[in-house]
Amino acid sequence: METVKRPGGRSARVRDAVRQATLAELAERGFGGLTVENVAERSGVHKTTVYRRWGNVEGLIADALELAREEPWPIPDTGSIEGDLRDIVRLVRTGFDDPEAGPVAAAFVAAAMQSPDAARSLHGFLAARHEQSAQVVRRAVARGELPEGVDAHEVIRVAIAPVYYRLFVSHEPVTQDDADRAAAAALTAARAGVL
Amino acid sequence: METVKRPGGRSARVRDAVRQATLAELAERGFGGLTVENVAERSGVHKTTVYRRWGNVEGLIADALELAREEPWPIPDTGSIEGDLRDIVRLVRTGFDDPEAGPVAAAFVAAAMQSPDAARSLHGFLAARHEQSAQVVRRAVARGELPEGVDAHEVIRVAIAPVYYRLFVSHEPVTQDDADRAAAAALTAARAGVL
DNA sequence: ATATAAACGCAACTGGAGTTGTCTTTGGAG
DNA sequence: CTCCAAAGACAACTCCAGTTGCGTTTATAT
Repeated sequence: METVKRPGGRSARVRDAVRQATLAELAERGFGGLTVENVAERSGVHKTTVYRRWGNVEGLIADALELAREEPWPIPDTGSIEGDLRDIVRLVRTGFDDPEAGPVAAAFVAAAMQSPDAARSLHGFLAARHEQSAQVVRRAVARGELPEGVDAHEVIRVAIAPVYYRLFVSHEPVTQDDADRAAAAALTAARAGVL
Repeated sequence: METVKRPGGRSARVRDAVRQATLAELAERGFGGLTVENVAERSGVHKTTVYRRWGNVEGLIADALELAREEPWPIPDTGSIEGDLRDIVRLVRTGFDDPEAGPVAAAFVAAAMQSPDAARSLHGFLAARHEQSAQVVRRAVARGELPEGVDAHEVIRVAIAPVYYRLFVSHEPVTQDDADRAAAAALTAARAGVL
């Protein structure tokens, strides 16, 4: 007999409540202020239960990231690689700028810096995002806008990296112009066959 | 009378001991494992003293960053902007790869994500580094290798950003080829007048 | 409908980070 | 040399994140 668990009852409700509470706490206090105890209280689930199922703060983060991974990501299709790339980088910028989703996204990045588990989760999450975004580059190659051998993932990386750098490393403000410039730089390099 | 404090005595020794201990702890346990208590014990300074002078872990980080800021940074001068840029990006990569200095540097980045104080310190630190690195670009302009209106700081940023992105956001391995490619992409964009 | 094992709730406990009041040391001015 | 204010050492305390043992609920298989 296959002891397949089908979580449709109490466990599922607990899981959802904790996930929601984690996201809410993350939005309010950021990663540094995330506590198992606070998540437990907010979710209405007893803290020992949270400790047993999620272990610690890192577990909560990893689980929340898995949830976020399933949300669809609007890939732009403006007709030109120039517009598509620009929109992707803008989307990254505004995503972190958003007063609601921004802190949560930033918390994920912060968490990944201190927890190998969270780092793996974020890596997987971004790999999925990159794979979707890379499609934009492949379309451009098909249209003849970019040379054949271009590394789609690398183009995306080079385009968005300066935005992340300003946000999380140098801690400078990021304008839309900054985002557009980064997209343009990546595009130029891609066209020249450097990427 | 100018009540100028000249810290050449006990206070200075305490300060140095704490700074050293902070760096050592950071190297061993990273930012997440940094504790005022551990720093106090390792330095031989009583923990109440550390708490009163540095306040908390963030204060220790900010102070250590100020110390690191004074260390000189070897600006390459290969004769061409291509070589200079490449060496700068390689230097960033190897800096975080170094088993001794790497964890400390990574800890600074992690700390800046959770503490506005540390963020300011890191911002200042990197601003100084960037200003030095930008010289390489200005030399290139003087030699006619790059167009006049190029934004020196932006060239540096675009060049090193992909390395930081891989290290601290997507958590992918970073090869020397990756570093060289990022430098080449930034250079191409700069030559084309995009940066 | 009922049995049962997993999941959850609960209260009490543990340990360590951070705080406070007070005493002691020390560097430097006169 | 003497004095004294600033800085440090010390011990005792508080508080909260995380743990443990055990009783209770509940989803699911039969």
